[in-house]
Amino acid sequence: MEQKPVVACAEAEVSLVGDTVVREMAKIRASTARLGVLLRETLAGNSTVGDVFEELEDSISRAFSLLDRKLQGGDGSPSSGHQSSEIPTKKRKVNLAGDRRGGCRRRIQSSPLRIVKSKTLDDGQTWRKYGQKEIQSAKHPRSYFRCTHKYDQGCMAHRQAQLSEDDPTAYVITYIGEHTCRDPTVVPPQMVSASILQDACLISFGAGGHGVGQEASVPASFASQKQESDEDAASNLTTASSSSGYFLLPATEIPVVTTPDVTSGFHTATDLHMDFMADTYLEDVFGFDDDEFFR
DNA sequence: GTGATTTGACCGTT
DNA sequence: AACGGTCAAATCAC
Repeated sequence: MEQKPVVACAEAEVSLVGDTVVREMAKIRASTARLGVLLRETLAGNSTVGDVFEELEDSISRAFSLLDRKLQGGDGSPSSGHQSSEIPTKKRKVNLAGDRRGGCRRRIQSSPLRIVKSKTLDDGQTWRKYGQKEIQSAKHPRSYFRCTHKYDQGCMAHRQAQLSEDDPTAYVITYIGEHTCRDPTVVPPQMVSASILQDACLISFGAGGHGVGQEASVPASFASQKQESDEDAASNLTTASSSSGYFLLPATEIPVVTTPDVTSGFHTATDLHMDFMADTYLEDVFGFDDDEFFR
């Protein structure tokens, strides 16, 4: 509508970028703190871990201070202080009027997210398809799935599946969120023998915790059983830690795993075949070519 | 009959 | 305004 002076636009843009950076930094710090708590719990007594995390947290704090000073020196705009992880920026209007149809809650990238390339949609989980959509820049439609246990166990895991552009015989599956459900038929994690683990592929679910000491929260069902959980079994379940860790997948159908935190070094998978990572993800997220990266 | 899938519409975000 | 994610009625499959 109204024409803004160029300078004002540029300043606004800088401010916006700064705000975004601060927000992302806040997320990083919060996640780091959570991870630190988890690690300290599970690796109690290991002072090295604690030291490393203190270093990490210190670095983040210093970065925050520098960024804040920089921004305030600039336009002084950032209303976001250090505790800006819950910035109420542009809080979306919530439709309280009852009709939730089509309520779009576009995912904020804070959810753990993994991209997997697989020949099959069957990953051992029980999914319920709730939508399909033609995507503008893609040849193939995208299918939307939620965990079958969304309502009975409140599991918020989702996935999106789309035929690969490169290889139309394979699906590019994006896993969003973590399974907090537990299929009553699943053998408790402690019962999984080492030999089974050797034949399985672990897919790490990012943000919540990278599976270091997360054995108690091995999640969800890898048994491919089409059943909604019955109440008895569900009531016997301990509340699954929301920071759960892994899917176990049959070795015969090891999908391609792509993970955003390739530098974390936390992969515990027996043998991730990183050479067939979904190239698009690396390009999109990191802006580099995986061919270069994995050379 | 019950649960899963399909599909058009809705609506928040960009 | 376009796009993408979700809802929910209609339909299908067992």
